[in-house]
Amino acid sequence: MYRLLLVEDDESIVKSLTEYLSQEGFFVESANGQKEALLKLDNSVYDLLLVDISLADGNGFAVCALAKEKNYPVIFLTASGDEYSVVAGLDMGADDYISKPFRPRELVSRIKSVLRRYANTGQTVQIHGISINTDKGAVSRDGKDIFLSALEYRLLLVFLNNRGSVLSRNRLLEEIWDTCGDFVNDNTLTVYIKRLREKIETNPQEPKIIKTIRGLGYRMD
Amino acid sequence: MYRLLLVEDDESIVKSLTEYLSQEGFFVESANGQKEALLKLDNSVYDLLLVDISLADGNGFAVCALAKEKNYPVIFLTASGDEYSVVAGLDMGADDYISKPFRPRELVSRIKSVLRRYANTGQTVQIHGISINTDKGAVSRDGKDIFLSALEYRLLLVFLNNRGSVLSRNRLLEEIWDTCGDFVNDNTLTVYIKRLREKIETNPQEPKIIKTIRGLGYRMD
DNA sequence: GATGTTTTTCACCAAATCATCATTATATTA
DNA sequence: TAATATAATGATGATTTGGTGAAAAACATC
Repeated sequence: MYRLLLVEDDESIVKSLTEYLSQEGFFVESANGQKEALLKLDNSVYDLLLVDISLADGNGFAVCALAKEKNYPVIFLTASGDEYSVVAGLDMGADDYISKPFRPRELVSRIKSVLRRYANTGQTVQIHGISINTDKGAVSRDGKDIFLSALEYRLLLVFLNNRGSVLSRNRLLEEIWDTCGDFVNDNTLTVYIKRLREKIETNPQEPKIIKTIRGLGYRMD
Repeated sequence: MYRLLLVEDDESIVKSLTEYLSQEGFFVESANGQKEALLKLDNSVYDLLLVDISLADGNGFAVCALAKEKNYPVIFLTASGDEYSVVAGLDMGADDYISKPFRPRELVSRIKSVLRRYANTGQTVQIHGISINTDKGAVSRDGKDIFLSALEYRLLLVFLNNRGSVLSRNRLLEEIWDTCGDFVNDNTLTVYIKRLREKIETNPQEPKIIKTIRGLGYRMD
């Protein structure tokens, strides 16, 4: 699930967009102005920013600048005909823009296209103190590299792509071995969970990253 | 096999779509207008609705409304350029729309995406002060996690999915143990009801969430 | 083909969970 | 009210599940 930060001070737009984008499967957070946006950027991780260029408390350029520093993709929302802002925004490194009023559907397709573009430039995901670069296939903690075998890495990616959801053992077997436990020993998975935990958890006995939900499966929060 | 209900009064579209979608592995039923659609909705179960917005006997909104009531996903078919209907449709809770003329292939991919979304939209359900997230497999009250065993959790889900109706002991045994009481001791169920109540009820002696309907079974309101 | 690595399997353990029993409580009805 | 049926309770072995260490099998690299 992609996480979007919507920076917009018009209540009604925030409400309707949040609803629509949530339905489309995005996780949407919003900031009602520049100040709140910068704060949220410092404290959370997002996959993409939607920034209204004309905010009451200053234009969206400062937000864009910080976002670009963190290498986040940015899409500008702009009043139609505001050519100047569009040019300035794109110059700052914004990835796309869309003029109000826009059809939500079009926004979604632009979001998806930008995300696709970013997907294979190798975003670094920070989670529970470990950082994962899906492009390089590199995993590290506190700058120190963690070497994972191919399977361990794949397992980690499955968890990463399903953050927050319980994954049943069968589901994991399916994702990684293309089988429902008929061919590989069911315990194989258990062993891999253990290996992965040994490498990425600070205390494997008390796993913080990959939790066991007895009877249901495993979950990464 | 997913069951689709196609609400469309143009014979030729019905015929070609039915053929194409069947080939794609869907089970397709069709209704030639609003009236027939509402009837079918009352009598059968579907996984997704495809609704033409401009039906001869009234627009598709009534169908959409009933579908949403039953929590079915809906995709609108609309004449191109009919912006008004699109907005109205999405406002009503439609999950997506596609403008005619469309390529069947695109329709299929939209159908699949909506179904996927619904499949793992583990919405958080709030009920009697406890919240249940079927995606995370987590149950909580006032933000505090409630740990349920696999069986307790399954039992709770059965009640959740049958809110308001009395579930006989046999029905519950069937749902959870795949048996009608022939193999597991009948009292086992009683014990699990008790355990579940101890964990989710504020006062297990006087259950508010799972009521006993003596002689008939149990019910969650 | 020797060597080192990764993947899979095996055997065993501990703890959580499950199914059942005997007993007690409560509602229904004769 | 007593008898009967139904449901709740507490306690207890049995079973399942997931975790562990080690070893065998498969794979790759030289």
